[in-house]
Amino acid sequence: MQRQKKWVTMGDVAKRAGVGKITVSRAFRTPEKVNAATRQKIREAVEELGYVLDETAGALSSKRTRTVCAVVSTLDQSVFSSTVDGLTDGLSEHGMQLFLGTANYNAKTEETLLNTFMGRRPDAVVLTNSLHTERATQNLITSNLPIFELWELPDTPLYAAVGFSNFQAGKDITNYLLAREKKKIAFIRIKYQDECRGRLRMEGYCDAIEGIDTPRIIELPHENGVSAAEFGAKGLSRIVERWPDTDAVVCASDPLALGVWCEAMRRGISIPQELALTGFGDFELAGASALGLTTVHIDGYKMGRTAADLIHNYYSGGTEIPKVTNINYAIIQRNSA
Amino acid sequence: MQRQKKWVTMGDVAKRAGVGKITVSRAFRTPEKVNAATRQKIREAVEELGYVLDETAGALSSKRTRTVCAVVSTLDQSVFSSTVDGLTDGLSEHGMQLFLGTANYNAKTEETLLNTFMGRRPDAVVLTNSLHTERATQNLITSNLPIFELWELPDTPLYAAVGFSNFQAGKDITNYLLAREKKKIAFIRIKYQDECRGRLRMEGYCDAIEGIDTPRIIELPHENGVSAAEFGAKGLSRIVERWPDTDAVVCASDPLALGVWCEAMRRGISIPQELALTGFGDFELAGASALGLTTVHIDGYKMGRTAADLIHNYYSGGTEIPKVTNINYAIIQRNSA
DNA sequence: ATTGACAATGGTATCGATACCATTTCTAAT
DNA sequence: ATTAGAAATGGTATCGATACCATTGTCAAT
Repeated sequence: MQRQKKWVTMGDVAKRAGVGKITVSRAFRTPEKVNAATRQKIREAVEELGYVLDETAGALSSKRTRTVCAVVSTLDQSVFSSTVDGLTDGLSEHGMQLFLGTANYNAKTEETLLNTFMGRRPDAVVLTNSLHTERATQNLITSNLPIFELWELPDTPLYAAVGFSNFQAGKDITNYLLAREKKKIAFIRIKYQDECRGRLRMEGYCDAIEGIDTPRIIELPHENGVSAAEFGAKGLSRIVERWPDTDAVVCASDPLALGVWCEAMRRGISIPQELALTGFGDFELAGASALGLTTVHIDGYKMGRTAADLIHNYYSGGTEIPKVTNINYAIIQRNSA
Repeated sequence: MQRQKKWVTMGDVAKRAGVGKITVSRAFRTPEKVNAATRQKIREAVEELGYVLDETAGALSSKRTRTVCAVVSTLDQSVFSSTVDGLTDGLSEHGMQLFLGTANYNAKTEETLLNTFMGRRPDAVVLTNSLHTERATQNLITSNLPIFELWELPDTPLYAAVGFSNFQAGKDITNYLLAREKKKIAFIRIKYQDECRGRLRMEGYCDAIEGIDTPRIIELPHENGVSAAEFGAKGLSRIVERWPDTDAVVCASDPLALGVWCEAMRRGISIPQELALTGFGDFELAGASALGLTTVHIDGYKMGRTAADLIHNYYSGGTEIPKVTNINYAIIQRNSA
């Protein structure tokens, strides 16, 4: 090897402090098991040498990397960014770090990514993609790791899920409109390749209007480079053509709703008088005064943090990890509906 | 140790394939140095045993973790999310993984985070925060790692920078308005704790209007829980009060501009006739038809990818790493100015 | 036939920490 | 005074890969 003395090692610290290596290790990992005076000596030695514990080596011997791998579809303009914030914040409080990878709404890419991630020997895996390949699922199960699925509540989670029912939320927001005397409600969503949450929200919508009206659904396949807002505008145009008497539109996401709102303005359709409009997600701009979008608020940050806490609990033992953790959502009433 | 046989090891693969461990290692790392037939045998053994190379152990012996640590202020609603996408995409192509941490616009938090990150012995560090504590800077330098600063072009980068001149961009967008006969131009920005890019854009604005008009600057200190759009609305109100003859507003970010736009609508100020408006960043919604925000387009994804490529080059040797990589920006003309 | 160059492969020591077990000290109970 | 038990600490083997050096085999050049 290149056997270069580059980093200060735990042995150096031990020698300096006049104690054994193991005591130094304990001073880091389980300080309460080390005498206060010894701890002080070690602290000084660490300070003087500028030592930073090598997690890389610790991982090998302890078989715990204090590492979590997370897969998100994409981060840019995505609802998952706050979830990742929650994850990193929560994990770092417990001395753990996050490996992040993006799968771009593609189950095959996710499979490859997960395989790479297994080489990092993480202590847990966090998934925000909803659909996995058969093989990825199999590998995840045999890895015997705690797997956390976020942003949904599958019937049979791989290990545990932290999220909410997209079906119920879609149903609730539709019922909200029905309760406000809307009779002709349409639904718009973007179809991503390997994603099913928009579909679940749609099914909730269908369930709510069952027996009241036939579904008015616009599904637009995702295209790279086309913004959700553009899809929203296109969606409203289609609705106006096909079902001119529509009096409300449920969107599967806020950016979609913004697009609908813009197109409505362009066409001189007043919101909420002529057309009620709802979004999904409560992203930052939904509350902007001129827009005032009525939407479903989802606490993405909390989902990330909760997952981080569950991972910590899993390893600090004791508590049982719930198979399903339901994160509440709330309908935020603003001006658009 | 708990000496549990949990994972298949390289030795197992070697035995199965009837070769030495090192040959297996080479089959992974430098396949071209292994005979095709041998490689095939190894591939089969890997397949049969479901082996995944343990990067954890490899890191210890090779002193290369194939890991990069990135610090962002925050991800949620942030311009950095696309940069992180670019980083993860670019790195994974070279078999590297990204550790992500958030510093929340706080230099002290960043220092702590960086210290933790050093324990992971990364091969490189990526920073998107602009200001660092004295001590963090010192630690970064003594670490002797390649440090990549993104989203700006400091005069003396710690190691290398990938970004653009916020000063020049602020100046350019202001000149754009001046060229369109705007005479009374105001500037709005949010002041974050340890952030200076908004200030640089502001200085560019000042430079452009120097000798033409006295600066009309609204700086609003960041508060948690208050959206940029709200700040924008507040900012326009202040401007209208203090300088009623203002005919254009330059915003340091797009969400701010959206807030201004909303407030202008509320007050019945027509855009762009009575008031021209520009943003910064070209986020997804800027192009939405009803908004049509004239703004400065920044390619955040490209910055991340470029950094990833530079990191790879740094280790695959040969090419010199440029101290500064300038990523072009462009003014996107839409309806608002 | 011999040599040299190069490709392919393997043996062994090692990276820097922690698990496991052993040992020493110290306090409190008998 | 003696002993049990807890608290504090250390020695040694080990985690699973790779660096370094050595060895073997192959083929063209002499």
